[in-house]
Amino acid sequence: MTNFHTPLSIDFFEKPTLNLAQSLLGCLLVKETPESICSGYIVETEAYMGPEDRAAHSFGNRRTKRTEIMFGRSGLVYTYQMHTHTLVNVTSGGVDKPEAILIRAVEPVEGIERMQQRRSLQDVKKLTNGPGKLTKALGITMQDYGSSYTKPPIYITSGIIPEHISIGPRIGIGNSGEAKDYPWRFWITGNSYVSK
DNA sequence: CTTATGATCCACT
DNA sequence: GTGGATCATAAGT
Repeated sequence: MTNFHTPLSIDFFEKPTLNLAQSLLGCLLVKETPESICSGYIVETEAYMGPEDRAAHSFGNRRTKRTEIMFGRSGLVYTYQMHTHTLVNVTSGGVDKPEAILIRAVEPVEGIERMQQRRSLQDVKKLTNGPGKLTKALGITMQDYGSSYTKPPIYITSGIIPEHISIGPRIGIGNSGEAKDYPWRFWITGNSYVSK
């Protein structure tokens, strides 16, 4: 809790999306608010590969006010409202490709009591094991849309080195044709905070 | 203005 | 594993 976190520099995010998705595993996602600081290790991610990915918001280069941020540089915060939940992504692919990485789960590290308050739930194992849950626990909102992960109040720092990484098909995109079987989901093998 | 559609969660079987 | 709640976003009338 007394650690001073140094955000990763922008060049960390300037690598191929599928590569970055794996590099993010084990990194510490930090969210600062006026009254507290909450953080967690990223344990599960999913890649959304832009124009060629039917499951992505940017499929077919569909560019709207909402997806606009994906057409910008890498390493930005793309928050999205879904079924009363906020989901958080890291933009990737640079200015040429509208790609993004969804953070699906984190392992609570700092501010756990604050997270329990926000979620009205004691069970730490279930606090952040889903994309909609971790945003509520950490206090990430649409206010963070367009911010950069290289500076407060929301940023990413180096964390732990995963022992082993698993790869598999993504979740919750059943009506996306062929794209639903692509192995673009990554998680830390055996970690109990990964969503089911 | 109206309608369709989810990158989800939770309760229940 | 299945289904309903519930609402912001986008496209159609």
